[in-house]
Amino acid sequence: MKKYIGKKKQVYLEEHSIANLFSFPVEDYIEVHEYQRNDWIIQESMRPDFLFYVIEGKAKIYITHQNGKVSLINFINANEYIGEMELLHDVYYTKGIQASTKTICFALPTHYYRKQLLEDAKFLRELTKFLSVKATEMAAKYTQSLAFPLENRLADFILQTADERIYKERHVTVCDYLGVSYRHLQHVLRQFCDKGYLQKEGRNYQIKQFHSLKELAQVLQN
Amino acid sequence: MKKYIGKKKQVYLEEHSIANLFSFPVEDYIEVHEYQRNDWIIQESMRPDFLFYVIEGKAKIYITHQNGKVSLINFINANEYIGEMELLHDVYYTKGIQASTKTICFALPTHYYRKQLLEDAKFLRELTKFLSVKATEMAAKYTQSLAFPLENRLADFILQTADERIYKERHVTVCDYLGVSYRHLQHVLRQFCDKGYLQKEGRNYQIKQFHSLKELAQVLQN
DNA sequence: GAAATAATAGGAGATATCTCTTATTTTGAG
DNA sequence: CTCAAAATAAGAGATATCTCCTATTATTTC
Repeated sequence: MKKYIGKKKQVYLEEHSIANLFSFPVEDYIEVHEYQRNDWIIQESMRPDFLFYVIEGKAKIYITHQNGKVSLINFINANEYIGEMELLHDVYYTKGIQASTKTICFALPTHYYRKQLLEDAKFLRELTKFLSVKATEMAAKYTQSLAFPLENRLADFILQTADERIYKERHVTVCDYLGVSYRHLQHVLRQFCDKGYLQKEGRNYQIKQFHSLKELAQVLQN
Repeated sequence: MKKYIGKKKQVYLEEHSIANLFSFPVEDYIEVHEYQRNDWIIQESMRPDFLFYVIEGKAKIYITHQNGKVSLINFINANEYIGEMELLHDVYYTKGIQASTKTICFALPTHYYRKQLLEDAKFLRELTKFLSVKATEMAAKYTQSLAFPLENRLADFILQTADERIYKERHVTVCDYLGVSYRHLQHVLRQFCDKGYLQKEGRNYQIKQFHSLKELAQVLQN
């Protein structure tokens, strides 16, 4: 992790206005952190000392279960919070957060700002919206995972993540995210290829029948 | 649904202080609603006109999927909100909320109070905590459902809901909640009986080997 | 209180998904 | 650039879970 100081810090503070996040000044103790791909922003079960707000990049929330299985709970993108659970709750099992690209965050030392943050309607309103979206997304993912086989959920995921009709997520990440075994993911991807929905190109897959995938994905939605 | 008026309403307002929920007066337009078991407090896809706060009782959040499967997303208990998603978001797919016992709620017409509520730090702070707990719970349920078979999740559910060592939830509710088929739920319950963990008594089950269930349930936790 | 509806019970067979294993290819650290 | 570690690929067999079906027993409704 790198901590930006001096001019570089100033540039980030100026270019990413935090005036719409908080209604009190945080310049005194705010920090700007940069994490490299695969760095751990927060380690599992280690309570963080900061509330983070992601400016650039993308990260992953992981939890390790007692049976050794690892779940990728969700992705975190720019303009989202990290460490808000610990800010709100004295007792909380901290999940692991790993940068999946270079990630730059504002970091507010909760020691200094916790009290003020919890009094600030502007901050709380944004956080409330953020959390309500998260809760809704998790509920959707939960019920979808129980109501539909991988075929449907994978089709949805492929359409969401494909770039220019090319799907190129790593299988290991996807099976943690969709909660299935590596072997099964391979099996369903193979089916998609056999049916002509996808065409394998080295490590990537090209979408050949968009509408077929769309049809599979659509049944998830309301 | 019954709307309490006059003295009855006053009694509820006095006995369940809302002074710790809002920092502005809501007496003018607040209502007190009573729902009977199985009444729909909110119907799926019908945007509600109120923000509810449950005073007494218990309700269930349902969503119906396109394939006809119904998921019981979660239970709602006393001192929890209903309709907060619609308060926060203009666009939201409204889930169905059904009373599972007689349920009494405060009902704030959002038409009158929305603006003020979204400015009120006291309200927002409580709602933020509520939502963060919900998001965490949903994430836990989601990852557990993917990482563990029904055996473990059912053991946990039995221990959580059993009263005096007697488990008496309705199977239809439980399979919507745990996201498995009725048939499979029966199958695993039968296994628990065969192994001597439970003993069937009419419709109910008596817990015979607490520690065995505990062992199965414990692997879910962190 | 009888008829309709919902819940429980369980057989039989299908399928979605997992575990274990072995081999090859790619990536990352030094 | 090299070697170890991680990711990919895929066979084979096990098991968790589902669908469909048919009875029987509660519960609700008129």
